Amino acid sequence: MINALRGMKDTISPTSEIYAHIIETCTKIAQNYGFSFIETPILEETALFKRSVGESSDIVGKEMYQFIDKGENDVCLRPEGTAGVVRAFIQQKFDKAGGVRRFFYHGPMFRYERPQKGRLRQFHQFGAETFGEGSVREDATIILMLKAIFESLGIGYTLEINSLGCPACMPLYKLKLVQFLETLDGLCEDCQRRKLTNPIRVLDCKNEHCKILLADAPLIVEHLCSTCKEDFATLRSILDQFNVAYVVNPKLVRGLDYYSKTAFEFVSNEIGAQSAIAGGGRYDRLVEFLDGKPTFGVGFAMGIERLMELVKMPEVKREGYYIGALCEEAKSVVYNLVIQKRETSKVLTQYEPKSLKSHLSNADKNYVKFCVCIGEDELSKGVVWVKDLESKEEKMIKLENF
RNA sequence: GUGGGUGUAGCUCAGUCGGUUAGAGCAUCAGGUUGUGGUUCUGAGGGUCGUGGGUUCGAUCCCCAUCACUCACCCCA
Repeated sequence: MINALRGMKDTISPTSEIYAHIIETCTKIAQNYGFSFIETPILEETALFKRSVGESSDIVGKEMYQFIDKGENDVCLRPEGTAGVVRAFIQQKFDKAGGVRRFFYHGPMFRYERPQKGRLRQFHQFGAETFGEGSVREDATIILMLKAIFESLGIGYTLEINSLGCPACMPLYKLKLVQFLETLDGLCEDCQRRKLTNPIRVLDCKNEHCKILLADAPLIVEHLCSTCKEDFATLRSILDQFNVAYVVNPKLVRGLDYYSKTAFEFVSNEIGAQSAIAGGGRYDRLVEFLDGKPTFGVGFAMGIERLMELVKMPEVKREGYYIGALCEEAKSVVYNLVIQKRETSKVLTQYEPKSLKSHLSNADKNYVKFCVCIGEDELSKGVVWVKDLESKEEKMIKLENF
C-alpha cells in the first residue's frame, strides 16, 4: 500500500468544507479591503528564497524542498508566499509603474520539518501583500483586516506587536545588542551562532537559561529613530481607536529576515505548541533586495490548517433530492429524471432498485430535503412519490410536473 | 536532527499474569410477514493483533530491530 508522504495530508469532507469556508471568508474580506487574487508558481528558483527569506533563517538553511530539475536548474518548492508575489510584482514591472497594489494569495507551502500538532510539511497559507504604500495606516489596516477575518470565522486570539526599526535605527541597535551579548557568559549553542548570523533572534530564544541572561538586554523599542517611534505610536493609537486588544512584545522578531518596522503575530492558546495562527509585518527593503526599484511593502500570512482546528462550521440545512427506483422497470426512468433534475438542483441517487426503507435511509444519510421513489404503482400512473424528510409530508406528483 | 507515547475489525478501543474458534460499541449490508428514514430488535460480513527476527512445546502478549503515526524540543503559519 502506498501512503501519503510524512507530513502531507489528504483533506476530505467534512474537513474540506471547513477549508473552503476559510478561503471563502478570507477572499471576501480581502476583496472588501481592495486586494485582488494572485496565483504564483509553487516551484521557484532557489535563489529567490535565499535572497528574500534570508540564508540565516532555518527555513532556507535546513527546511527547503530543494532539488536540481531536468534542465539543471536549482529549484525549490516554495516555503512561504511573499517571495513569489514580490518576484511577480517585479517581473511585471509594477515597481517601475509605481502606484499602490494589493494582492492576496492562498495555496500550499512546503517545509521539510519534523511534523507535529499544527505543523505539516505541506501546509496551506492565506496571505496578502500591499506594495507602494509607506503609511503606517496600511500596517494598521492589515491588522484590522485580520481582526475582521478572525471575527467572521469565530476565532479567538491574542495579538502581539513590535517594531523592528528601519535602516536608520536598526543597525545602531544591532551594534548595541551585540556589545551586550558579548558581555554574557553561558548562552546556548544556538544563540552563540545567532550572535554572529542574526543577533536579533537571540531575543526570541526559548531556552530558560538564555531568557534569564537576556532579561536586561537592550530592546529595540527603546532605540527607535524618531520616524519609527512616531509610526509605532500611530499604529498603536489606531488599534486603540478600533478596540483591537494587543500586547507589545519587544522580543517579538519574525523568523524571516526581510521584515522591518512593524511586526505582528496573532496567537491562539488552543492549538498546541505551534500557536501562531498569523504573522506579518512591513518589508520596505525586500523589493530592492530582489532587484526591483525600492518599493514599500507590508503583508501577512496565516496558516489555514491551524485555523481549521478553531473554526466551527455553521449548521448546514437539508438540501436537494434523492431519487431511487423500487423495481427493475423504473431504473431508466429514475436515471433520466436524475440527470434532468440536476440542471437545477443537487440530486443524489442509487443505480440499483432497493426497498423503500433502504432508499429513505440513504436519503437521510445524504442529508437531502426530499426523497423521491418510483415503483410499479408510480410507473403505471405516470407519477413520482415525494417525501419531505423534514415535514414528513408525502405527495404524488405527475412526472411531467416534477 | 533529538526525546517521549502509541500501533488489535472501516472507526474508537477492550483483552490475553504466554495456551486451542481474539471481543465490544459505532459504521456497513440483509431481514423484522410481501412500499416508510433519522428510535429500536435479529442476523451477517469484516482481523496474517504494524513488519522482521529472537526466546519458548507454544507469542497478539516477553525481548531486539525496523517502520508508521503522534506529541514535545527546535523553528514557524
